[in-house]
Amino acid sequence: MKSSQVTIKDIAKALGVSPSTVSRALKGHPDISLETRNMVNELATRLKYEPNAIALSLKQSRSNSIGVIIPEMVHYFFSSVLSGITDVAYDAGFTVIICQSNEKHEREVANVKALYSHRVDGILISISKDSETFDHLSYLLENEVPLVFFDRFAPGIACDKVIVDDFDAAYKATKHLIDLGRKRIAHFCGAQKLIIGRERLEGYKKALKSEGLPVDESLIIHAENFEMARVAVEKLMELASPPDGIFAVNDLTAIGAMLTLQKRGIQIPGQIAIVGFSDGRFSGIVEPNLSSVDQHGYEMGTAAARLLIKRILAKDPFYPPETVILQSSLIIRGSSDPKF
Amino acid sequence: MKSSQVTIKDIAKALGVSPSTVSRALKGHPDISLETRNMVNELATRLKYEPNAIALSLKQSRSNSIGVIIPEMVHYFFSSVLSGITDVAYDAGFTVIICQSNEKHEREVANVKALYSHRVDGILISISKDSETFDHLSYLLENEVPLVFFDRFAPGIACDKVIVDDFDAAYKATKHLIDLGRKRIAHFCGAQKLIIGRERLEGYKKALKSEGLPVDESLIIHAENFEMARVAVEKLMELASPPDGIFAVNDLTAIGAMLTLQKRGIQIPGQIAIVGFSDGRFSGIVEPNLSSVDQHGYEMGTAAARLLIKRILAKDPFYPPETVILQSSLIIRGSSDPKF
DNA sequence: TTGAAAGCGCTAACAT
DNA sequence: ATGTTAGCGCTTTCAA
Repeated sequence: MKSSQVTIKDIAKALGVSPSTVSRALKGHPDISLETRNMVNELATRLKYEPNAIALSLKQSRSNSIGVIIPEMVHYFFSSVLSGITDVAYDAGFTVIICQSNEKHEREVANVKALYSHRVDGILISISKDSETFDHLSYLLENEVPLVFFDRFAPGIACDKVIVDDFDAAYKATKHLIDLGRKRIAHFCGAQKLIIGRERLEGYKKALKSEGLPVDESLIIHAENFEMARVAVEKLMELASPPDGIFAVNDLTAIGAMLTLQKRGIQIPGQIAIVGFSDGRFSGIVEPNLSSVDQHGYEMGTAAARLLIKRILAKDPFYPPETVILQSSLIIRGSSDPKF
Repeated sequence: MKSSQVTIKDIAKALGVSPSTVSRALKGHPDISLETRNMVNELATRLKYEPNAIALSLKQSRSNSIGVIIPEMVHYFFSSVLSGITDVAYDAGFTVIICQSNEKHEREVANVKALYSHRVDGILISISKDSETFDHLSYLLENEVPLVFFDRFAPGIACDKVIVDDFDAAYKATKHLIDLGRKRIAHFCGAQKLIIGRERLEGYKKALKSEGLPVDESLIIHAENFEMARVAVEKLMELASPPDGIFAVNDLTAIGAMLTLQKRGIQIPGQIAIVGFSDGRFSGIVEPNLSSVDQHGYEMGTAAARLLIKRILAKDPFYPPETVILQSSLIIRGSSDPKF
């Protein structure tokens, strides 16, 4: 960084006026004569003056930046959310500082500190899988830093959130399999530490119960990635009566199951129907195409960013927390319904 | 944001010492007596004092933050790069400000301005597809803002870069198909505006030529996404003598081609062998698995961030530009080689 | 219509 | 061992 970037002072000196005049001229203050205003603006563009946002932030105790803490960017869902956030922030003139917790609580805490130190105007966060205490978040609220959760939230922290109705989504997915005549539906579930993992499991159970089917614990297996899915499938197929449907907690798991089953010569959806969850990108890539719950990541990002910016800009930012519940949509394709 | 966050002044006042003493105590300056140091540190933790990074930045004309401009986050490759950047930055104590150009030149220019305004200590950029002029980047260099390109770079701008040897990668991929006995190899190429698009095409041509095969322009089709691939396949299959191999500029294109061909009942790799490029995540998801060039996105991110931080921290940051060329690796799977 | 001065939070000469 | 002062770049009262 050049030691001497162009400052207001430079312009003032060059023009023989005071810094305050330049400042005012630059922002079109009506008091300044048209003549000086033009003079200043001309020189500013000629010198390629760019305001120092840091100085501004210090002065106004507002950084015009927001922080985002995300578990892992390398997931289609999270990167879509990020994309939505970034676009909304850009339009509103906010800069986005991004931190990746890598699913580590410790790192999440460090991220919060860093963002706080940088005096971001607010923070968007999806908590890491191994976070169990949330003092770092309470701290933010105590210091009146607006906080918005997206997707994964911390119980007991009262602030804005944007979530998917996971319970309903899981219910819909399972109900869909039941409607197709499936009787023994397995669920590959996610980490039960996370609310979303629990909600999806509950939605699954609810669908079974309300349709008069038994909940068989041997059909519920923790499997949240490609490899775990392979293992889980092996386990399921050893059962006396294997399943005729699988609802998986995410698409990669669903696809892992699908490929493993196909290798064993099992017909999809003929013998086993499969529904996945969330990773829009994969659906069209397997044959038959994967039925899946679309989580609308980009919309989640835009909604979360809007919620945050609304609060940041509010004259009185202490209105009660808002929750936006995004409805997910079940996209039916060939992996569950032979008609597709 | 609470109007009154704890400042050094607050601590000083409470303890009846001067702000400078507190400042020094906080950073373990040897001059300060152990007693005061303890006193200060205790109160600081009790009050949960966090330094104001903004004030620090202004003072030191160093923000300890770096900017990243990326075309689209919602790509596995770019999100991996971002992940690598973020991890390295975190370890080095830098904060990462991310901007998405959405492949728009105009927005890229705005992003550069915003980052410059925020006085980031350096910028990592992969230029947008429709950027043709690069004044905004020269401006940065004139103002001595360290700049590092990753993946896509601007011709004529002399600064650090990290790139994949695309020419070599394309050569290897095409050569692999030739080694398998393929004679009519098609190329689904990317935008020729981008250097990487051209390099890949050239690598393809080079392999053909050096193996004594003709370059048939009717086998070279611009197709860089799923949909374009479908269309391109239709076109190819209408040819009097259709291809027996396809090298695609990215995995989605390769998979689009593969699925379309399979729907037509064409054997992969029996009748047509396919090799993709770059999107690690998809390879294992189609049957047969896709042969592909692994671009090592995460490593690109870490390399780029290291290059930038090295320059930022250098006592004399004006050493000649460095270029890191990452070797890509061809991962051979079933879509090209029946042995897999 | 413009200028002078103070201050945002922090640090680092330069006193003492 | 600690305090005083000035200043990073900018805005904004207050004064002229």
